[in-house]
Amino acid sequence: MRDWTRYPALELPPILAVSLDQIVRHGYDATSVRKIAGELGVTVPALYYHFENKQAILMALLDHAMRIVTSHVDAALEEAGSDPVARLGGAVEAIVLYMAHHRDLAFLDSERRSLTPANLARYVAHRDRIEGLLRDTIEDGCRAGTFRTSKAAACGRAILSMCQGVAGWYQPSGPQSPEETAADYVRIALAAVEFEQSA
Amino acid sequence: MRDWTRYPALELPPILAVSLDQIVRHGYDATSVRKIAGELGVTVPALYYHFENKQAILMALLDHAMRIVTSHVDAALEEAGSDPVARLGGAVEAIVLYMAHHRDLAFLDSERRSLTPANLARYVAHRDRIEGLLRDTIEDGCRAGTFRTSKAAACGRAILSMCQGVAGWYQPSGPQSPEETAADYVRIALAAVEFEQSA
DNA sequence: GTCTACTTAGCGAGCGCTAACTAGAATTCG
DNA sequence: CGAATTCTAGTTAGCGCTCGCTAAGTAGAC
Repeated sequence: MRDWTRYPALELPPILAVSLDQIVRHGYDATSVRKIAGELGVTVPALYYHFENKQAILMALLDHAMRIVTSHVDAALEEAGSDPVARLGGAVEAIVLYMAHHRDLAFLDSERRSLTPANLARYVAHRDRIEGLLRDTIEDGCRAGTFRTSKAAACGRAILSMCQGVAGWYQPSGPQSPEETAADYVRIALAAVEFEQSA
Repeated sequence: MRDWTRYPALELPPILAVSLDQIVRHGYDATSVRKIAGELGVTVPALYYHFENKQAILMALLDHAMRIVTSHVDAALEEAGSDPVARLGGAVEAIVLYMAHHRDLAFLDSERRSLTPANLARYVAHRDRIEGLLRDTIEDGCRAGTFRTSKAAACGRAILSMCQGVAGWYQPSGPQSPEETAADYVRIALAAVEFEQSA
């Protein structure tokens, strides 16, 4: 139960671990294959044995990121059943915990404009799916009379933006735990869709 | 009155207008000085007559962006006086209208990691000031008994993230006007700080 | 005759990527 | 079982290109 609240440390192959670190620190364009190879203590062509090109490394990292976040959100929604509050709350909790635990992976989202059109389409499809899950959950809640917003889509986007922001400022050394932060955001999300809170 | 809701079209010198367009389309690192010069129909050294180097162009654009948004937020707060609801609502309205009207400038925020430490510090100071204004407004509202959140800082950051997200998805050709979007976000922001709405 | 706003020409460095080769491990086969 | 072969995971060397930037010169305005 609630396995989807757990985000164990990443276990990435060395090339991806080093690439992620460098890309987060300097950006994708400013990260050269020579630098990645150097940090690994190998030569450049060694990278090309494992990945077709530089972009394939970024794409592998983005795939990994999307697999993690979608699997957790899906699990949260499944466990929530049909209760709109549990569904929206679970989804937001899963997303915020992801942003707080995997800030580096979440940061990669801002590198999507470096993707070729084909790769970008594949990545955006994943992102759109999460946005759609939020919107559907809100719309269902409105039909059930639990929520009252008249702008489910706009609300969903606002909530998702807010959650993504966590990756930008969250500090593990700061005063708030990921769980505390997630609880705050669940409350705000429910307020955004005009759920009448009892707390 | 309410001049701060108006965001007239940008009037940038040609070099900055072209640079902004290119940076938004391809990213700062992927935008070469040759490309900028080519789009302008001049040669590369012409750019260096007007700007010390490539980063000075980015910095001029970021300065312009921060001047616009801070001046509007300041004006909104001044006009709101001391009423916490009017203050938070005005600030959020000014920010969302900025994001919707100047998506390109707002997008530049994601290029701040290309700045040298000195330039980054100057830019972040501006951003922190806006975050501080939001936080102070929320804290004042709590002391006055108008708002009830116990996490003013976290709330302020969540609201700011949400507003910044607008620049990422807003489409002028879409179904929502900037004013309608701003009104939605004001409502969500007030709900986030647990203001009891009468609507 | 000085200042503004450029031009031509080009330097040095770093970029993504590849052809060709190799040490050692794993596998196949007479 | 041992030799021959194939596969894995690299290596050395370098190609062609683009990058940010600059020294030196110049046409036209003030």
